[in-house]
Formats: sequence, C-alpha cells, structure tokens
Amino acid sequence: MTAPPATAASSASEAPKRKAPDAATATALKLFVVLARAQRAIHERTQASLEAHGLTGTEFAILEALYHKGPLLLGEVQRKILVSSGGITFLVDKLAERGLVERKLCPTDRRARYAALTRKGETLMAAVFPGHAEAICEAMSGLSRAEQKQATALLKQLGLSAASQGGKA
Amino acid sequence: MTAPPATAASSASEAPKRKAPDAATATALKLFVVLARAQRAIHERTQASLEAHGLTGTEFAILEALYHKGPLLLGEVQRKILVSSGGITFLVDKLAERGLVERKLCPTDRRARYAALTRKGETLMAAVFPGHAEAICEAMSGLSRAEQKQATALLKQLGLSAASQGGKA
DNA sequence: ACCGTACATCTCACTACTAAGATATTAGTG
DNA sequence: CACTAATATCTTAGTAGTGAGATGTACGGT
Repeated sequence: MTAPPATAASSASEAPKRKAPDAATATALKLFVVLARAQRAIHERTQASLEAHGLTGTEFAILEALYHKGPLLLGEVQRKILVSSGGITFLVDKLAERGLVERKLCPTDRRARYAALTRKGETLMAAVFPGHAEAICEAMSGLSRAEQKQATALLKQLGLSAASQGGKA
Repeated sequence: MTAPPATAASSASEAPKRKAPDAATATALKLFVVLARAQRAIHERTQASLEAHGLTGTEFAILEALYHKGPLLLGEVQRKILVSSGGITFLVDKLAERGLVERKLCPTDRRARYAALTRKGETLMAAVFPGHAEAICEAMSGLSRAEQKQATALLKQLGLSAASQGGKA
C-alpha cells in the first residue's frame, strides 16, 4: 500500500508571497496539512508490521474483515474497505493464490461469491493481528488516552460531515 | 491521486468474535480508523476542485510549492511533497509537457535542476488556488474554528510523535 | 592534481490499484 | 412468460506512483 503524497506544508504561514488568506481559511488549510501528515506518519509506522508478513495494508484489511466477521460477500468486503469492484476481484485473487482465502458459492444468489479465510489464513491472522494492534498503539502513543478520545471525537465529526457533503458528487 | 483504502471499521466494537482487546488498544484502534476515514473523506471532497482543472493532488502540491516559494530545486520539492526521486522526475516531466513548469539549470551546481512555474503555470494556479482553498474550508466546516484549532494541535502532536518513532526503520 | 564519498537527478521495471465496460444472474412489471 | 432494470462479479487497459541502480557532478582530504 502506498501512503498519499503530502501537500506542501507552506500554505499558511511561511512565505505568503501572493496572498494573505483570511484567518478562517488559514485555520482550515493548517488542519488540512497536519491531517495529511499525521495520517501519513501513522500509516508508515503501522505498515511495517504487515510488510514483515508480506501483506499490504489493503490485503490485511480484507483478512481482518473476514477474521472478525466470518465469510462475507465480495461486495460487502468491497464496501467495507472502499476499493473498486475490479480491485476486490484482483485482491481476492492474489490472496487465494497464496492460499489465505477461498471463494465459495452463495446458495441463494448465483451471481454472488463469498470470500472466506482458509485455515492457513486464520493462522496467519492469529499471528499477525496482535502485533499490528500493538504497532498502532505505539504509533498513537504520542497522545494520552484522553487526548486520543478527544481526537477521535473531533475526527469522527469531521469525517462524517465531509462524507455527507455530497457523497460522490 | 488515489485515496488510501480504509481499514475495516469493525475492530473495536461490532462483532468481537475472537478477542476483547484491552481498553487502551481499543481506543487506539478506534482513533486509527476514524483518522483514516476522515482523511479519506476530506481528500475526496477536496480533490474534486482539482480534477476540474485536470490536476491530481500531487501535481497540485508541486505547483503550489512553486507558486508560493518561487523556483525550487527538484530535491527540495521532493522533500516537501514526499514522493520518491523517480516520482518527482516523472511528475515534473508531465507538468513540463503541459507547459506548466520548466526546468532551469542551477548556476552553482551542475547536478541540480530548478523547477519553476511558467507564465501559463502561474495563470493556472491563480485560477485554481482560491477555489481549492475554499473547497478545503467547506470540507472542514463540520468543525468550528475552535474545534479545528484543537484538532490541529492534537494531530500535530500525534504526527510529530509518530514521525519521530523511527523515521524509516 | 587525484581519490573517494556523497549527492542530485534520471532510467527502468514493477506494483497496486482505478475506471469503464462486459457478462451472468436476479427480481420486478405488465 | 417475456422484458427491463438492477446487481454482483470479472476483464481489460491505463495511471500514479515506488525502489534499485545508473550517471554525472561536487568537494574534502592528501
């Protein structure tokens, strides 16, 4: 998995060669930059524990969903991890080649396929998951638990608001 | 630019089929998920204003850096927007093909090249930047200014801490 | 002047996706 | 039952990058 490129951190304050954005804009731009940077830093820190097992973050997300929820329709997995329909086919193909998941027929809808962890996939997740959770804890350790909860509340509000501003338009 | 795939939102509370993670871990995992989701939502919302001009987010980040700072060495741009060395060559090539930037020799170091906006690139940025800043403001409007500042402070602390936890190791 | 190390950029092969459209199946309507 | 619209997955071609290594260049020490 790749981390998103960062936006240049300059906008708000360093060298306002052309414009002095009003204060509200400056506040929003600053949040935009630190959000991108924080996400990137956390992302890089936590992917290391997955790479050691030969998994990308997206692959792990699929396995994790199946691990915690049991077999799921491909479409359900797709909506959960937010990749394209072509992407989920490709990713499940690769995981199936490695023997970690298998496709199963859906008895009530012959268009649909389930993805399910194999024994091998379960074993892998049991080995990988605790270390990954710990890596996330460590990556977040710059904030106290109270601060983490505060940040979670703010980000949830922000994310829901942004997501509802037009879905895909 | 592509948004990073989301992690399955399930880990913390929905169907703890196998494990009841301790409370500190649950807090960190939850923050991990909402951080990824918020970043993704904001990202999608704000890229729309760039796509209308045929720019990816990364391309815009390069142009923005040059717009606000003037000509920069390729290496400086690279560090600012966090892409690989191969990536910055590729991206500047594409922007140069479109006549938005040009390479210039560095008089004091013949290994180095400057990237600089052309007249056309400046014009484009003057047209694109205000709308993009406004899109960011709107995307952030789910939080009040005070909340935005609070979130910025928390995320800055989180990002710096995570980034210093091993740089690349 | 000459060496070795450290850069700055570029080249090339590869990866992890996305978007659009094809195919197969289901469900609803008259 | 035939027809249509909606779904679920797969196929194909293309994109935005990464990473390793190849040049070409700079500079401190000798």
